[in-house]
This record gives sequence, structure tokens and C-alpha cells, in this order.
Amino acid sequence: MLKISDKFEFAKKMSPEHIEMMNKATIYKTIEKGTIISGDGRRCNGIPFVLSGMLRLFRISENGREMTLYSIKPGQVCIMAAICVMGHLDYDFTVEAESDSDLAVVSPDRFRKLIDASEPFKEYIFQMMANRLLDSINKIESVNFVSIEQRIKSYLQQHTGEDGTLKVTHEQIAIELGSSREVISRNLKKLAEEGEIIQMRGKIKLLK
Amino acid sequence: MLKISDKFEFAKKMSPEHIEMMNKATIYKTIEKGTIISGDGRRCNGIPFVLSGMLRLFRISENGREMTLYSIKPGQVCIMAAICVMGHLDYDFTVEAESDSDLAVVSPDRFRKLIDASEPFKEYIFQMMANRLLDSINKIESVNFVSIEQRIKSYLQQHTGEDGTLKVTHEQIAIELGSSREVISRNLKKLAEEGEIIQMRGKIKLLK
DNA sequence: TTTCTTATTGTAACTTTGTCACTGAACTAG
DNA sequence: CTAGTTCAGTGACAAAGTTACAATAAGAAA
Repeated sequence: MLKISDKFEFAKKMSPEHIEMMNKATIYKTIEKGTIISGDGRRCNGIPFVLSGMLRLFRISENGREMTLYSIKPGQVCIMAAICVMGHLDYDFTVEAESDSDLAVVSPDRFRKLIDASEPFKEYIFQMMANRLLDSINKIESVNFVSIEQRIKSYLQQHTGEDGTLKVTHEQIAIELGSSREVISRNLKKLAEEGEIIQMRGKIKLLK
Repeated sequence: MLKISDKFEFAKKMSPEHIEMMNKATIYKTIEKGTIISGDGRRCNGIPFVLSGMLRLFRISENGREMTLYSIKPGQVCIMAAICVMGHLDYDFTVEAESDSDLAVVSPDRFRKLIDASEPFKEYIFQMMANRLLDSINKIESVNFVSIEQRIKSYLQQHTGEDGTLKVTHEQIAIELGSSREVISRNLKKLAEEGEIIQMRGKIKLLK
């Protein structure tokens, strides 16, 4: 089984006793795609480190529109959970498994102790927080300054595999960009007419 | 003159030698409203702590629209400068004095040392980063989910003084919300017609 | 296979927000 | 007072989001 020290570089710099300390407070979980691990009533009972798969943190607006705030990939930690734990806050976001995932969940109490005790651990959390802040600010800018057409194009380019296709529905793109399905459909149609993409059900082929 | 330890609570918890270390690397500056202290060619040559006045970090889009990402008030530090220094990044934002301000500017090198050496200092920076991240995420949500009318109302309420008025131009509100002046004018007119506000040149009186 | 159900996509009409281009009114420095 | 500048008003249009419903494809069930 994957362990936290296999996927996280920072563990290599930690002292054996700190690693031991971390391992003792870590619960390994395998969760299925679609599992909600926080929000929607569920309390965050630990800080999840992603070993494999992917998590997604999102919010739903009052009129039901959903928006992904960010994804958490292998080697990353759910920094919002960390912040909530450190600051004893509770912020009402939802975290869902975007695919089947392996997690290492560290207890809040031990997490705090590790931050104090282990320099590499703290360094890593610091770095994650900084990255997340930069990403968030980029997102604010993107939402405010960039046309939806451009944002869709960027999304397609970033998510296209080697064969030039990506398996995604219009709805999923809408959620990712914080837009609505109709707007995505309208724009994809335009892109298809311009010969930039070919549309299939649940799949898109990028031509340029 | 104001000193860094007067305005910043965390300094009270620092050891005398760390305070000394901080003071030795701190340059006190008084700058006028409108001064650009970072961006627009100017490099960030230290991490500014605000003693009095206010700074504003903003970006300008390609088509010239401006947006305030956040303000930095007395007792706060420019966390983006801190992040850039820590991560050796450079991110192209602009920091301007929104009013006449007193700053304590800590050299990058000493800043890094203080982070390592002083627990209260580190704690404070951590806290600031977390707050900024929460604010940013709230801003993403606000921009995506909340109508411009609601956002204008919130802005007015938050910025209204004791006498129920605020000195602000439509342009300034637009920049603050990342919208455009015309949109603000249109909506303020509607609010005025509905009897919620009274408009004057460069000033607004909130009635409800 | 045929039918039923659900997920996905299409689309028209409308509202809200942003952009462009221009006008006029109010302040401010000579 | 005059001229320049800042601030606000407005109409026409474009872009994006909303509402409401239709059409199609894929899978499941009979």
C-alpha cells in the first residue's frame, strides 16, 4: 500500500521520529469516485493528503450554480482543511473525490504538533498555502478579465490528452469554470463551426 | 514615530533579541497617497508592514480594466511580497498607497531569517496568509455568484461612515469590484430611484 | 429487440452585465 | 472668468448568464 512518505517529497527531509509521529496519527483510506469527504453536513475530521486520484473542493451558490474552487492532486494536501484546523474556523465548502482516491488523513491535533515540531513539514504547508493563494488570485483575474471563450480554450488545451481528445461533458466544463452549461454549449458550437474542435457525446477532439 | 512593535501584536510575543534583529533590518518610510511601491517596473525590495494609512494591491487587464485584489491595512503585511520573497517568484502586481502611509519595510533576507527564528513572527505570517486565502476564495465566489447590484450594496454598507455617507466616485467602486464605471452608474441610479441612496458628486449617502 | 429512462446536448427568448462612444455638469487652477 | 480636468449620464450594442423546453443518444429493463 502507498504510504504518505512515498508520495510526499517533504517526508524525505523529515527526521525518523517525526515520520513516526506522523504515521501514528495517520489513517489511510481508499474512497470511491463521488464520495463527499467534507461538507454537506460532514465535518472535516482530519487533514487529507492525496496519495492517488484527485479531490475537488467546490461551492454551490444560492441559486444552485456550482463552481470548483480547486483540485487537489497526488502529493498535495487539502490546504483549506489545514487552515480551518489551524485557525479553528469552519468554512462551508464541499470536498469530493473526483476519481477513486487513496488518502492519508492526519488528525488535527497531530497536524498542529507537526507544524510546530518539523521544519520540512511546516515548509511544505507554507509552500502549499502560497501556491494556493497564487492560484486563487489567478482565478479571480481570469474570471474578471478573460472572456469565457478564451477560458474554454485554455481549459480544453490543459485537459487534452495525447490523442488530442478529452472526455468531458459541457456540464463539467461549466462547473470547472463557474459558468453555465448553456454558455459552454453555445461557445463549443462556435468553436466547432470554426473548425477548432470536433464534438462528440461526452467527448471533444481538439484540432489545433 | 510609530514603530513596527507598536502596531503589530505579534511583536509583543517576540523575544527581545528577535525584535532587535527585526529593527536592525527595518527601514521606516512615509509615503504619499498615490505612490507606487511595487510593480510598474519597480521591484519589491522588501516586505512592507503597514503602520498607518493603507496600501492597495491591484492588477490591470489587457484591455485596461483595473481591479483591486486586496487592501492592506494598519497591522497587516503585504503577504504577496512575502510569498514572492520566500518562493523566489516574481508576480506582476502593483502596490499603491491608497492614502498617505507609514511603512516598515523589512529586508527579504532578514525576513527569511525571522520566519525561521521567531515563532510568533512565523505564526503571524501564517495567519495573514490563511486570511488572505480565505478572502481570495470569498472574492472568487462573490464575483461568480453574486449580482453586481448586491455587491454594490455590500460595498456601500461596508464603507459608509457614521454619518451615513461615503466619499467615493463611481470609478473607484468599479475598480474595487472589478466592474466598469458605467455599470456602477447605472445601478446607483436605480438605487437612487428606489430611495436607497442619495447621490452627490464624489459622495453617496446611504439611507437604509 | 423494443421500450423506457436518463444523461447529454441544442436552442430560442430574455435579462444582466460589460463596452463603446459621446455628452454634459461640476470642480479647480490660472 | 476661462479652460482644463474630473465625474456622472446615457443610448446602442455585445457578451454572458438564465429560463424553459425540445431533441437525441446511450443504457437499462422488459
